[in-house]
Amino acid sequence: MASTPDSAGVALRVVLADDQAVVREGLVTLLGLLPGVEVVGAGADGLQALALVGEHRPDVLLVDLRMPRCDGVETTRRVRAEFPATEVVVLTTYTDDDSLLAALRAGARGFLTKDADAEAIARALHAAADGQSTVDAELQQRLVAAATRATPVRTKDVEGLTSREVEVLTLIAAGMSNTEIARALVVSEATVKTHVNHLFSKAGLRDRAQAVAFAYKAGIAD
Amino acid sequence: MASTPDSAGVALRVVLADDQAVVREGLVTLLGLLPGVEVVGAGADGLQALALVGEHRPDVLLVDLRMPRCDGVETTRRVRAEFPATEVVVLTTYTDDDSLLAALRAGARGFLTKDADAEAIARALHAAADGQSTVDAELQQRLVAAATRATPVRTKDVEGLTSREVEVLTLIAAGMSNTEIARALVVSEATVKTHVNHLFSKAGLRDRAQAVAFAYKAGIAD
DNA sequence: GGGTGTCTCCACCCTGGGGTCTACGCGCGA
DNA sequence: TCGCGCGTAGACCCCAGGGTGGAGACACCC
Repeated sequence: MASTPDSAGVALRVVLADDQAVVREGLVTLLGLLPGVEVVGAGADGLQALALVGEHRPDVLLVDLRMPRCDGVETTRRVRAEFPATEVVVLTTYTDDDSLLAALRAGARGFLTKDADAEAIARALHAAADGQSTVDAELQQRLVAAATRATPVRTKDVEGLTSREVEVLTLIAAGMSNTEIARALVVSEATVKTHVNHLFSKAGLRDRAQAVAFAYKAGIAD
Repeated sequence: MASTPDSAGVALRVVLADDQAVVREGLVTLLGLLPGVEVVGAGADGLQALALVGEHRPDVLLVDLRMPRCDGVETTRRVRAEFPATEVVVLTTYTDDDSLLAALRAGARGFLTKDADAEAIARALHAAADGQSTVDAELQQRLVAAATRATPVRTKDVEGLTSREVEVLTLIAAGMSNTEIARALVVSEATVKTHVNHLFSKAGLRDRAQAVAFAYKAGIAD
């Protein structure tokens, strides 16, 4: 430990971006009062933020989501691409699921709502610089819920099918005809039909349409 | 701000649980040295942890995932259910996706790997008590990836299809035959075939197998 | 050696599905 | 008023796909 800039006593260098002057100035003051944080720049939109990051190479960029000229998500993406040493923490009033996910996918290390206090913000900034991601608990719950939906027990329905049958099934799920599958597997069409019939009876399927649905549910296609 | 116990100068009361004595003692020492953190109890398994939480009502429980008698996930679930005022932060060496998701679903507010330093742990503890969730950045990325998979841009591929066609498509994706669809929609089979042909040509599909795949990708079936 | 399972292949049958065309009633906007 | 899109419907053709039965080759295990 004690290897990070902040823990060594050197202040965390932060650039912030928010289009509302009041909020921006408020943040500058607020963060400036905190030990361990040094605000080295503040911009009013995404492009300004990018320029400031390029100029100061801060440890963290604290950015609002809604901004004119290049929004928070886009800014995040660009900063992560062009200045990977700078972590990004998003601060926003709007907490709809889309922007949350979009920002995190763009590479944001934190996602705070504007009711966070100075301490919480400071913590998130330090965490980001230190390889941790801090997200408002409620939003994190939504994220977990979304991720949970995406984890459909996967496979093991396929239990009982031979490897060849599974192979055929995936090709069926890809929308291929028997002739195409035969060509792809370099076997005769008769063979493919045999496999198809076998897997149908094993899995209780009636036709390839049901097979495709089965494959998707089993998670062997997507 | 300054409304949380920690910010008021009062130390964050923490109970920790880890079955490995070395790690446990190490953590007690480590956390004890930190200002703002007071370790009020340490247990070797889930049941001990539960008892200690019941006795001390700490702000945060720092718990290992792998433990004899009631593992980390189960402990988390019970603590959240019985002592909702106590937040839970999970600390683990194993970072497979399943346990991550399981722990967060059980109500954990943080998820740290054991290579986290004292500072990072302290930050996560304070964040948890303050309504923030702190997750190791790499793990957070996996979580986001999982959540993203669950959000398949939805619709807009379906653009161009009439409502009736979409309706037919979903039934096809459910594995129904034309006759079944006709019965379900109370129309003649000829009508169904017409809709089917229309949607095939509109969406560039060759047969119902491809249609099923299309439906899944478009997110109108699952 | 015999049994069992998988992969391979063939022949035959037959139905459902896909392609095309035509047609009618309805609602809606030009 | 006319045209257009949509939902409805029927007729026709044709073939890919699904069902059945049989069979040879190879591998594995008892």
